[in-house]
Amino acid sequence: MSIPVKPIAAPATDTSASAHDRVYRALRARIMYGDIAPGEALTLRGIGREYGVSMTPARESLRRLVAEGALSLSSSGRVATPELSNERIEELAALRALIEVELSSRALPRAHMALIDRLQAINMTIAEKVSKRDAVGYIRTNLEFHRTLYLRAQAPAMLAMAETVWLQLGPTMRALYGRLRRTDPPQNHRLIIAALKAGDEPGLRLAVRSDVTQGLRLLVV
Amino acid sequence: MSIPVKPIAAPATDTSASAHDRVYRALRARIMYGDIAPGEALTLRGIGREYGVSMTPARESLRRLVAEGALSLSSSGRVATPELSNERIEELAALRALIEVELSSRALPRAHMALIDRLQAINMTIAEKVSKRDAVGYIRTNLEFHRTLYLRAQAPAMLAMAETVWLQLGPTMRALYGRLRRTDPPQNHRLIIAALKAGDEPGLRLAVRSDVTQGLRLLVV
DNA sequence: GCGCTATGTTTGTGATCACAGACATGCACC
DNA sequence: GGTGCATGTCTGTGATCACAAACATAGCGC
Repeated sequence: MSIPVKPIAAPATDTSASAHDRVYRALRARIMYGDIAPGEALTLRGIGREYGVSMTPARESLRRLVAEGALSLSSSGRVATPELSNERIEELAALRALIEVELSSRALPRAHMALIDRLQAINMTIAEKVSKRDAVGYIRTNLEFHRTLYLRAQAPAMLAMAETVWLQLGPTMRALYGRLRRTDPPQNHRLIIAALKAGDEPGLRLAVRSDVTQGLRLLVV
Repeated sequence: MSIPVKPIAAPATDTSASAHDRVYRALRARIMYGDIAPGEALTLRGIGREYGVSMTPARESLRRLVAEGALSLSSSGRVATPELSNERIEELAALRALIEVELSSRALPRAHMALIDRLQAINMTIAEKVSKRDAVGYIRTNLEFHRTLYLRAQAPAMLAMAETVWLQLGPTMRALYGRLRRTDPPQNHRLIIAALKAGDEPGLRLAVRSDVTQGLRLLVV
């Protein structure tokens, strides 16, 4: 009998081969974590070349990202990561507040000590990324903090909605980081953890709302 | 052999030819307005044949709808309109409440008499659809009522989010209509209009929340 | 020098094809 | 008559090709 060998090792991010899915996930991560600047253009053949696939999977992944609002499709089909207007940013921040406050509220009754420990560990990683001036790492770890909390809410549709908003804000968040000069210890995160420990729902809602809203406020000129 | 090309659906809905966009819009409308039953399967070649295009645009439109949560992609790629669990329905109803209450609240200061007249006219159409037992027409007109109000909020990202939720609930809404036996005059819609007239924000928020939540409650067994 | 055009390149779009997996049907064999 | 295997069809996936529009550039004429 032959052992089923998976030959590809290096680029295999997942066992799920499905070329377009691989490309989609890679691009999605890059966009959400601010690895691509706002206004940057993407071409089908360029993506295909970069990930070693043909135009078909590249096109599907780009179109999927456009559908989720992560990329904006200019006239004549050119796709690029969007440059958000101030009104748009305000809207997206309001959506983050609405959805994430609800998610945190639903997570509160299920938040045990293990979760809080995990959140504190993530918080230390955030502080480390900040001190290293690692923008992409900071954004990714910050979102990981939120995702870890919201996963406890057992509300996949809401979490997906929140992640869609993150995705739309991704390229803009990087620009935010540029203005965020000072080493910003995650003060609101500490408030969130304290509220979780105390089982204080109004405090939790307020802390999450502040955390979500405050950062984006810097971006609106 | 010659394949008879039959122009089934609305010919030339828009000047934007773009085959995949035509297919996408047509399918999206059918799904959102409950024209497709939950669990119904769609095939690439079937869609292509139906709209007179090849597999490529059909695939792109299906994939876009999957990305928006309108269709669920089973293992091995088969796509079908999803059968929602009760938890999922509750989540989506909560999302509707969150987003649409905010949208109505933002629309309130901009709601002039012309808008209210328009909403009342739509309301009469709804009553007519109900009396005719026209499920698809009822759902479409009901959503038109909400969309007309929310357009005034000047918040395109939020409105898009709300429409995505509608899309996900589309196939299920039709099932809802089956259980909604009685001729249901849009009582909550009247409350919404009254609150708009009075400039009563708390009342408006409550009325919208009730309208959005109430219908879906019937669906959760 | 300046403006316009012609052309060559790059882009997205859509059709077609080859392929592999899933699924069902049916036939042969026990 | 029942079980198992084979086959044939139907499915999505991905690559390739032909085509048209958009864009940039170089060249020409004035």
